[in-house]
Amino acid sequence: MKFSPNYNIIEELKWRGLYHQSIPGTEELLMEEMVSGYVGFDPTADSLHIGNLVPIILLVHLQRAGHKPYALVGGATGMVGDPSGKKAERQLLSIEEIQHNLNAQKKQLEQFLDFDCGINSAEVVNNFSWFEPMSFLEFIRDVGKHISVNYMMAKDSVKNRLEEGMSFTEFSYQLVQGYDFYYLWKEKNIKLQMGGSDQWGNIVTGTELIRRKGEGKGFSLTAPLITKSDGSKFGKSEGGNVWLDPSKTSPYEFYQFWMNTSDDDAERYIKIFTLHQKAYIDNLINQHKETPHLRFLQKELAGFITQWVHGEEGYKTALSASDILFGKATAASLRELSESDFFSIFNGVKNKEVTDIDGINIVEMCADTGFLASKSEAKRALQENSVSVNSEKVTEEFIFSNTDLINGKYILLQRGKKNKFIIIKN
RNA sequence: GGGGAGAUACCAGAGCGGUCAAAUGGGGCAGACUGUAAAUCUGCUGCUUCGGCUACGUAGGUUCGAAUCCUACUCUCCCCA
Repeated sequence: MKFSPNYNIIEELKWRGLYHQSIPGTEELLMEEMVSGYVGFDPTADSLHIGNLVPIILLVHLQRAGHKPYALVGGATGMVGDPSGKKAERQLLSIEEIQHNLNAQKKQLEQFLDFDCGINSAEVVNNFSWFEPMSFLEFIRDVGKHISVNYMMAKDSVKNRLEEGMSFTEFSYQLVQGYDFYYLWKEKNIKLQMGGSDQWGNIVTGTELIRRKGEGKGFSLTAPLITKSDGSKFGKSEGGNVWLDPSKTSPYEFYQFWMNTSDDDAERYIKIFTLHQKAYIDNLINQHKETPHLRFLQKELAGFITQWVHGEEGYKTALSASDILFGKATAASLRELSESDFFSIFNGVKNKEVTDIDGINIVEMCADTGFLASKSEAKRALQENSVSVNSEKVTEEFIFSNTDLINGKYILLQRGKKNKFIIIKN
């Protein structure tokens, strides 16, 4: 039976801004037959973060177009450490840590792909399974022999580190990843590797290995690095990563991260991070331009991804929390919330339990609960007139009393618009 | 192994005996304006019982007084073998 894809994936990726480059012939291949393609994930932490979303979305598009996606978790490559884009040698993780991280990531990957849809069901593979039984001698003889040091040295990931220095371990990384591609090509008929543009060098080492050792052809496709219009790094918030794991980044924080996208970025991100049709998106962008203050793009973007990652339930809580915190939130409306509503809405906002609040000064409260770093900082914040209690601005002289407790139990502290903290009396 | 340079707050980087809790820039936080946007402008950015206290790689020393001078140590970078 002749294969015909559901859509031209390369064209799709291009208009979405998800296409950077590919090996010639990749588009033709994808139009002709059902292709098995894979993306590798590094087990550096026990959760994926939003920087991993782009490679995941590449797999999603691959599957939606009718091809077969594989997610490779890097049990072996994680032990070596990818030097791409790194300024300094990486700290090695223990085998136990890698194993733990891998299992967590595997679970997360499973929610994005369809593992039960017949012939093009997704699969997860772990490169530890083929590297573990392989001996060092076997590797340098059968793999290393095909790739010259000159070739490896020419890679940006290596060149950029020649001044600083780089261990043999990280130098070998591209060979290890390259062998993955060769192995999958040979054993599972996987012809395509995808990834971020920073992976180009590693991917090409793989196609080179396939050509020299296997006398075959591997294909590749990369997505551009996601940038922010102000030049700062995408995917960080308050200096930390934005994780997919709700215990590391709550649905509320996750939703807020996307809500805070600037207009310029939102227009690009809505194409990249949602699966909406082109016409729908164009329409949304136009609407947004007419009434930018309504933040259509940010709401749709944040809503779509939050639902995808955290489900309907997580999205709803994030949404109602945001409505209350950024909407009309007056002391009165806060007090109207039932206790269970309050806690489900503020799940994810930092909090601290205290035994007594009556008669305590605002400065002490801010510092002692850890909301602000020190009394000095609390005083400064109060002088800036940036602190509010239950959505009402307060001054340095403010003293808490039991009547400030909402439902006799909790108090909402804020510094500025975006810093929130809850005090719970028990 | 030999020679040289350096280590200052979140980062970069000035200061080279008192007036230094330390210039300036970046980052961060807040205020104004707004749309939870961008840009812009403004303020803040060690702790404190508000008396002070602790801080310029570490440990000593000189001095009325040290980030600044001396000694040793640790670490980093560069050049030569």
